[in-house]
Amino acid sequence: MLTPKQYKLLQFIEKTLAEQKVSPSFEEMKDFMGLKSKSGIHRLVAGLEAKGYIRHLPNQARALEIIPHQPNISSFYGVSNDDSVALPLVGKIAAGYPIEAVATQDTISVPPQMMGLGEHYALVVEGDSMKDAGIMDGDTVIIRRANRANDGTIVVALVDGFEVTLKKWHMKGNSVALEPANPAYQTRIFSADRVEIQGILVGLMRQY
Amino acid sequence: MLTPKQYKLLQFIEKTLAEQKVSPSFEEMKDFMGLKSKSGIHRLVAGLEAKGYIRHLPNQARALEIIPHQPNISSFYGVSNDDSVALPLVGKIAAGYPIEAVATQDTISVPPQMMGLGEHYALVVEGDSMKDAGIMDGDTVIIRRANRANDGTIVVALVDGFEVTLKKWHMKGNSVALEPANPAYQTRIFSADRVEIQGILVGLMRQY
DNA sequence: TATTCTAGAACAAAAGGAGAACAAAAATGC
DNA sequence: GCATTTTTGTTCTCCTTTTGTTCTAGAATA
Repeated sequence: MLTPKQYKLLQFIEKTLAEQKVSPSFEEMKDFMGLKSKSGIHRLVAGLEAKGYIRHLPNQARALEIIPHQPNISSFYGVSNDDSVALPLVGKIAAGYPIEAVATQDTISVPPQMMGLGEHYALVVEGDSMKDAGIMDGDTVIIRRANRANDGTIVVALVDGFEVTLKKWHMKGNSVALEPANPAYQTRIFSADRVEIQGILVGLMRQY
Repeated sequence: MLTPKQYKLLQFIEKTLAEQKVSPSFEEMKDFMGLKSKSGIHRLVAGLEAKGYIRHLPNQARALEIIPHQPNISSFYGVSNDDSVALPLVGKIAAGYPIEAVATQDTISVPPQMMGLGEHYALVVEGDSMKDAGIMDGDTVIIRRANRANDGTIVVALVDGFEVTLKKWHMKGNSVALEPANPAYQTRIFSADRVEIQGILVGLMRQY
């Protein structure tokens, strides 16, 4: 899951935090990693945060925090630690904004078998455009962040940078088809550069 | 099941993962296996993945994960813990036997928000008779044990003491209608004494 | 305000992964 | 034994992700 660099940095942060009760500054991390610039650190920190290993307050100095890490799924051989995982609930899909733009602190607890490797998040479905695939208005879908998908899988797609939608993904040459699962809606076709995959559907939960 | 090469590589991956918490790169695996090219590794990894021993994220560095391998369902379904609840997975509905008769020790972990008060259990749905309600073949439904239901709710009903089915519940006078959510199936009507409610649908989970 | 940090774009380079094509070796079936 | 299929090894090419660097901006604070 972690790259060697991310792992090395994580260890340094943990160590510093344990010894000095203060997280290291970007400058200190830069020195430790042997870099000439802090940007690389910025990126590593973002990566660690995305993968759920640390948390940090934006624009605050030395405000890193280690998240006691529970791997997404029973990760190492033989050991199975199967606590359910709290995923960020990033909002409603079809709401018309990129997922990143939706600030939220809501989380939803999801059983571990629902997820595999990688970064996941949850969305509430709005609308019935995927009705025939058994995805109803109000359902919570579990998404694994990804930017590519196999043909025919259901993805969260970002169109023109602002419209988010859950549809079946088809890529034909340089054009992309977003296919609903409801005859009342039409398949929409875009040039490949207008559409970006934000994640792949991996699970669904519904409450009655 | 595994070829000698696959087995050797799997062991190496396990060992590396256990020792360094970071999976080996293709390059490292290539060296370990004494090959001159990463392609062979690529194929071995694909083989291991196809056989369900590992999982990996496409195009991501060092993103291998060992899947604890026992052909045992409960390993797939994870076990209990503090905040998510382990429900008994009592079998497939529409299997033709009363739920009580199905012996099982399988459990499935379910997030707490999915359940309210009372005794709950889980069932795997078989068939598409509730398709239009978004309940698809293979879905896991969460049921609260009950013996009465409001009109129009979806219930697990036991007909004539042996047939279990998931349908919409309607009670008119002394007769009961079990209504599917799929035009391909017919609503069936019984006298009230032939049908018994075994539980009410309260949640649904699906994995892709 | 000066200082110290974090944020993040942009570009280049390195590391890593995907996969086709072809050949040799090993296992399998008859 | 002989033909067939499966596995393995190698070479090559292409693409994506990750990392390093430089530069500029913005926020927090003494």
